[in-house]
Parts: sequence; structure tokens; C-alpha cells
Amino acid sequence: VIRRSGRVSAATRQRVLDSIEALGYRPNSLARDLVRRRANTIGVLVGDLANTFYAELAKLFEVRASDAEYTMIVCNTDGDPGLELGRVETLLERGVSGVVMLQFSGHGPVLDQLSAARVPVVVVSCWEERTDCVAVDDHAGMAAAVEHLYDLGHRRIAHVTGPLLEESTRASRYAGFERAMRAHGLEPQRLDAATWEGGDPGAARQLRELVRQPGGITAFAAGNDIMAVRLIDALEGEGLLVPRDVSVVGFDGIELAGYARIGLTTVSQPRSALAAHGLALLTERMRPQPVVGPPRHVQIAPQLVVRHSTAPPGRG
Amino acid sequence: VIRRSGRVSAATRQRVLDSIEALGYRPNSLARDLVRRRANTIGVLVGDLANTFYAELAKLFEVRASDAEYTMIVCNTDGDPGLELGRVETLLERGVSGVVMLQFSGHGPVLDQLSAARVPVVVVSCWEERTDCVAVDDHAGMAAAVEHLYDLGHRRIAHVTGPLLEESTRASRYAGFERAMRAHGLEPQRLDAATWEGGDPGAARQLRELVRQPGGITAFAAGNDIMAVRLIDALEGEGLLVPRDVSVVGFDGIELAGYARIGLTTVSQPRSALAAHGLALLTERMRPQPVVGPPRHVQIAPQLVVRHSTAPPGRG
DNA sequence: GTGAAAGCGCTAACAG
DNA sequence: CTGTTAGCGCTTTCAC
Repeated sequence: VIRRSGRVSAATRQRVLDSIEALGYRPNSLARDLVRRRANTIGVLVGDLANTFYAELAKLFEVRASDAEYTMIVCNTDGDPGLELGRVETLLERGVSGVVMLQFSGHGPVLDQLSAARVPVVVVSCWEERTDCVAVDDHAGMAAAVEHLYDLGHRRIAHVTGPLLEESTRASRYAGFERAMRAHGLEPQRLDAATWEGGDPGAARQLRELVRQPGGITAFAAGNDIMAVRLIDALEGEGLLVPRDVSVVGFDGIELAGYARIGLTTVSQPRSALAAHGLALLTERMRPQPVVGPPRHVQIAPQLVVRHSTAPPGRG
Repeated sequence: VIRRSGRVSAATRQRVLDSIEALGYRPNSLARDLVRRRANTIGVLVGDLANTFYAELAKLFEVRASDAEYTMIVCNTDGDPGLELGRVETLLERGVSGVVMLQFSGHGPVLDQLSAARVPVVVVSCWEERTDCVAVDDHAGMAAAVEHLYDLGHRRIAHVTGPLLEESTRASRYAGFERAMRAHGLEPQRLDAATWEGGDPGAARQLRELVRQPGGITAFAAGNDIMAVRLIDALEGEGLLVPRDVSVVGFDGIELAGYARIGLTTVSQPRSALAAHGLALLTERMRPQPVVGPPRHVQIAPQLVVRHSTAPPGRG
């Protein structure tokens, strides 16, 4: 009788409170959720929780969600659309109030299931037209990276992408890179990290040649920080020095990249802003009188953080 | 009528299957859980999800848990016993089948609540006598670190601890360090990372003096990898070179420490083994006919990974 | 084999 | 302000 709905006298209130204490009573969410047909739960889908960028985001969501009396279910999808759909199905069975996708395959049926069940969803950190979404402006971010390298004097810049990045993000970051390059009349180049990460020494050597050859690449703009750090490993494994021989810029702004030993120049995504806006968009659609209407998109400005993985090109 | 319990004819079965398809029926876990008085859910408490060591563990648990048809609720406790108790309370209201603690304050009431509700719990990655527990042998790990440094010729070795490490782990790692040092007739020293991480330049300088002074420290054994990496940052910020002037060993074996730029020598904890044994202990107690009996403890052997943050001492 | 019935612990709606 | 009542969608038990 006393669950925060005020119409009760102080005396009865106390009597009940005492009994709660005496009997060790604990309310049963299972029953409450059943009658409300909705659990006080939000589901978070993440591609790879071991990637610190997503882990940090997940943590921010957990903290905010539990402040708002929600518990957080986490599902790891490994970026697999099939798994993703399965997990969403499970979340729906569990009656989640809302779903946060920290990574989204773009697979349509996932959104169909969600909207059929009238469960709001927000996609965070990658752009998605069809739903509420909050993400960093990938174009602006890559433009800032290219601009920084251009100002240092670099003209032959390659974009590095790879399987660690999901499809839509990969595409928009490359698009941003390409546009920024062309704006300077430069020819965009693209490399796939998978080639030298396979452990094939030939591929690593090839990477070196790309830099060493006359008119070779002088700077790399990687699709994310992890790829940037691995790229530095690969380059230095081949005897090239960063930033002396070649510059590297990352994307995300993960903490590891900030340690002095690495000192990665990067385009940082403001994580708390992503989490704050993401949860705001979601809760607005979870209220008793939810906000309705077409997908809303929040674009957040990324921030270039200059450290010491970039420098003017050494050899014209 | 058809939820995996065979007493039904093939014809009816098919009829039901068709209807499921036609009506877009989705089973409702909320109702099932209510009648079973237990949700197919396991709660995971983690001190800091942004710490990649715990994020990786959480991921491993999620993958294994969802294979076993469980969904995972994640709670971040920030190492605060009050929050921890609150989250456990919430998990109990939600009727979780079991609880995994990736970090445990050691606070008794938490265990009392859990056992009163007859919800099994397993503590993973830190030692806990009172419950099922799987953890690395901290003593052996620190002993391996000390042994490695000793073999390189180090005699004045300091242990670095700090608030990033929870109480019980901190204690047992230091105990392991102390014992290993004394076994060699060496005097153990202990430093708190908090002193120089406060941003106080005086403290950083003091750290340098500890190394530079005649008969100063030649090697550090840190309580975990993050502290080790930050220590390297602090040392190198003071003009000391690792490993030329001073060696550093970490503990955990997080991925970041493996990148060439950092190359931290560390005592690695086998994460999949922790997760596998942890979930095994838990599920054995979650079965319809659960394993009963006193707390069971699994101790896992850590592995020394030698990279290039350690070398023979440079100066006496 | 199959259908009917009871009830898990709660909330909401209403009568006192 | 307080007590009573009717389900939420499922599982389990029991009669058919």
C-alpha cells in the first residue's frame, strides 16, 4: 500500500514500515512488472564490451539508468546481425522499457520487431536515420583530422579502416575523410587494417613500402583508436618511427591512447554527452505520455586532441 | 502448451507453431518468472566497468551466460559498499537466479541478504572465504613478479598500491609481495599511487628521488596494470626511463599493456578460466537440485608475461 | 494426450 | 483515507 503514492496517513505508514522491517519483506518486481506489462529495465546492445570505448559508454549508461531506477541488461552482439536480432527478441520477451544500441548492424527486422512491440530505441555513437540517434559528427571529425594533418604539411594521407568498425560508421568516417581530402584537392587513399593484422609478414612489409617509397604516404587517419594503436605497432615493428617517419591520427579518444607512452593524436568523442543525450531521448519515449513523432537525431561535435603521434612530414 | 516439454502430438504441435507464427506471439518472461519465482537472469556486480580488465570479464560472462539462456544484468558499484548493497537488493527484487561479483567490498550484509534469499553467489577475481570464489593466486603471482625482478638483479623493490584496487585484493597482493621479498631476505617497501596521482608536482618529484637517491629503488611491482602504466607515465614525466633507470611490473595482463609502445611486463590473469570456472560454480548452485555445501574455492595460476618494461638495474 | 482451473505477488480501480 | 476485488500471462496440477 505504500509505494510512493501519497494517500495514506502517517500512522498507517509507520505501521506498514515496521512490518516491512519485521518480516524482511522485499517487493517483487516480477509481479509488478507482469501487471504493468513492462519491466523497469533497459536493454543495452553492444558490439564488443571488451572495447573500452563501448565499456565506458555502457558504464555511463548504467550509472544514469540506475539513478533513474532502471536496471540495465547488457547483451554482447559481436557485431553479428543474427545474434543482434536474437538478443533484441530476448529483451522484448523480458519486457524492457527501452533499448540502447551502442552498435547497430543496420538490419531492418531488428527495428521492425522493436517498433511492433512499441519499445523505444536509441542508437548511440553511430548514425542511424530510422530511429532516435545520438552520434558524433563523423564528417566533421574526420575533417578535423585531415585539417590537422594538412596544416602540418601532409599531403599524402591514407585512411585506415577495418573489421573492428561497424559498417555504417566505417562508411561515414571514410566519407568524411574523402570529402575533406577532396576539399584540399588531395587524392584519398584507403587501407584495410586486416591485411597486416593477419600476421602475414609480407603484408607488414608492404605497409612499410607504402611509406618508404618515393611519394609514399606520410600520414594515416585511422577509423578508430584501437586501429591507430595497432597501426603504430605494425609500423614500428617495421622500423618506422611515429611521428618522425609517419604521423598517425586516431578516432574515439579512449583513455589508453592518452598515456604518455602512446600519446595518440585523436578525434575524441565526448562520451558523457553521448550517454546523457541518448538516455534523454530514450526516457522521453518511455514516459507514460511518451513523446511521439519521427526519429530525432542529435549530432555531437567531436574534439581534436593533439598529442605526439603527429608531426610535420620528415621527408617531403 | 509447447515449451520444450514433449507430451503433445505432432499435429497439435504444428497447429500451435503455425499460430505462433501467424499471431506474432512472443512468450512473456515476466509471467513465467513470476510463477517460477525466479528470473532467468544473472546479476553481475562490477566495481568499474570502464576498467578493461573487468569489462573483458563481463563480456566473457555475457557470452557464456547467454549461451545458457540467461540474460545478464550489470551493475556498477564504484567499489562503494553502500551502492553494492543497494544493487544486490535490486537484483534480489528482480529475482535473479545468481549473482557474480567481479569485485566485492567484503561487506557482510551483502552476503547475508543473498543467502537469506537463497540466491547463489560467486566472487570472481578476488579472494573471498565466505562464498564460492574463483581467483588467481595473488601470492604466487606477486612471487613470480618478485622472482623475475630478483633474477634480473634487483634488490630494492617497492610495491605500488592504490585506491584503484579493492581492499582484499590489495591486501593479498601486498602480502604476496612481502612474503616473496622476505624469502630473499629483502626489505619490502610499499608506496601509494594516490600520492603522485593527485597532480602534486612535489609528490612526483619525491617519486623521482626515491629512485635517484643513492641506494634508491630500482624496480616497482604494481598492484595492477593500470597503476603500472600510470606509474610509468609519472616516472617518465620526471625524466626517468623505463626500463633503463627503473623496472616496472604490472598485474592483470590487460590488452593495452601488450601494445609495443607500452610493452609492460606483467602477471597475467587468465580471464577465460576465471569466467568459465565462475559460471560453472554458479550454475551448479542454480540447478533444480543444486549442489549444496560449504563455499568452494578455485585458485588459478597466474602467468608471468615478460615484455620490455623490466631489465637489469642500471646503477648498483 | 488434452483441456480446465488455480494461483504466483502485485497494481489499479472501486466501494466503503 | 482504507479495504476489497479482479486480473497481468504463465506454469502446474488434476480431471477428462
